[in-house]
Amino acid sequence: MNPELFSTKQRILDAAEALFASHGFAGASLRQVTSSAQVNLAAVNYHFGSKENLINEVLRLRLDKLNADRTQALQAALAKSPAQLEDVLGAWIRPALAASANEKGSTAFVRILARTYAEQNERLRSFLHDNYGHVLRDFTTALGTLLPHLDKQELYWRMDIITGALTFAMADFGAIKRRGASAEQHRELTADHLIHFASAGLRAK
Amino acid sequence: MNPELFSTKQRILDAAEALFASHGFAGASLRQVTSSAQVNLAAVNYHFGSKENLINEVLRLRLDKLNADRTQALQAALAKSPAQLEDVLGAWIRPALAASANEKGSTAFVRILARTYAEQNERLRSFLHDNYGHVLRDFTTALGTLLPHLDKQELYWRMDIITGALTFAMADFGAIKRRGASAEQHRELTADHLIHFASAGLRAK
DNA sequence: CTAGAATTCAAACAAACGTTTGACAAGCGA
DNA sequence: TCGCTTGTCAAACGTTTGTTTGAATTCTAG
Repeated sequence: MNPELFSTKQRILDAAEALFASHGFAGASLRQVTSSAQVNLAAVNYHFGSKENLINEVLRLRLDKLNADRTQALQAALAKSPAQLEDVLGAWIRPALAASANEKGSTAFVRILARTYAEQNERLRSFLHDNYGHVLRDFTTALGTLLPHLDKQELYWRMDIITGALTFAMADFGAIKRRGASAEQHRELTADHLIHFASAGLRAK
Repeated sequence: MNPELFSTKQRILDAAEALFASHGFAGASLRQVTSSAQVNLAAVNYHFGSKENLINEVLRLRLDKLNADRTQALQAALAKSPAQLEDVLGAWIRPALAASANEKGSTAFVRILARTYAEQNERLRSFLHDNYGHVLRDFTTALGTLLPHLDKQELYWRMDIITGALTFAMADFGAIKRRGASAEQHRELTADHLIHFASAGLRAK
């Protein structure tokens, strides 16, 4: 009942997010999580009921925010007239990359997200689909008006490609090493490259 | 010592590949693997020494083939003159997508690969880097001569983006559903879209 | 201040984990 | 046939897993 910032529940969520990201859902044990959060082992089951519920909670909290950020950014991009393709793409890409900078400055969540895609777990897949579906549709609709030469099916193909590249970049998987650049600078650079590349890909044909 | 197709060792490799893909390295137990392979539990430690060695073996076998296929396809693409950007891209993309069609027609390996990217495990990361590094360099060099307006650093950025989209597509993560199309048809369609999109992205600016 | 709810804690639970063992069977060159 | 390697098997090893328990503690409304 305590909405405090450093409550037991919140500390568990933070530690779980970081450990799930680095070791996976199966690979990170509750003992690691509770030890890192400096709470008792039983606290997870007390506050969340089970490990699976904890996993879902970690995902849900972040996804809700990402979806809200993307939706808001899309509306802002569409407010300008004429709307620019780069701005709509930015509304899809930048909130996702920004999500990597949580309170602790870690990239935990995005690695979790990328990992969740890799989990064949159907419950997680459909969970993602249910939470992402309508946002993806909104973006595809917006892109459709900007790119009238592409039909719906073709737009979904290209959004698939963009989302793949974005997911990959979110988790900082690539070979690109940021030398001297701060995390924010690197993130900005990544966003610019993604938007530039994706714009050309979308305008093709 | 038996190179038989259905030897204990091979059955373990096949079962491990499928189970690692669907449940992750930590999530798939040796009991699941040996049960699925219909061999004794101790067989894994007898033939591979440990679970970690089994993981490495599963990855190594597939990566060796993928690297060889890509290198060969690149040479074929460069043999034509003038070399075409789409052909070089195809040499990077098509062998990776084709790797999804193993003997059992499953997409196990590529999901493993995608999952490996998501594993923060540094040993696996460097393992991948050591096996992929020189092939990636060869492709970047080839692309550099075709795209003289892009410097080395910019090429790595764009190859990062392409590889991300490819990895995503390899694991069949996207929202695109193949309706009625066979796996091969879908793979061809995916390759065509990726190559088309990436060509435009690479030629940009 | 006090009764009762909410939370934390050490300890233990059964189950599942990767690995090891030693017995036993199969294959094979001498 | 012999002796030896190779492979398979059931059983057990010690850990670690997620979860539960019941007592102790902290918090909070009356």
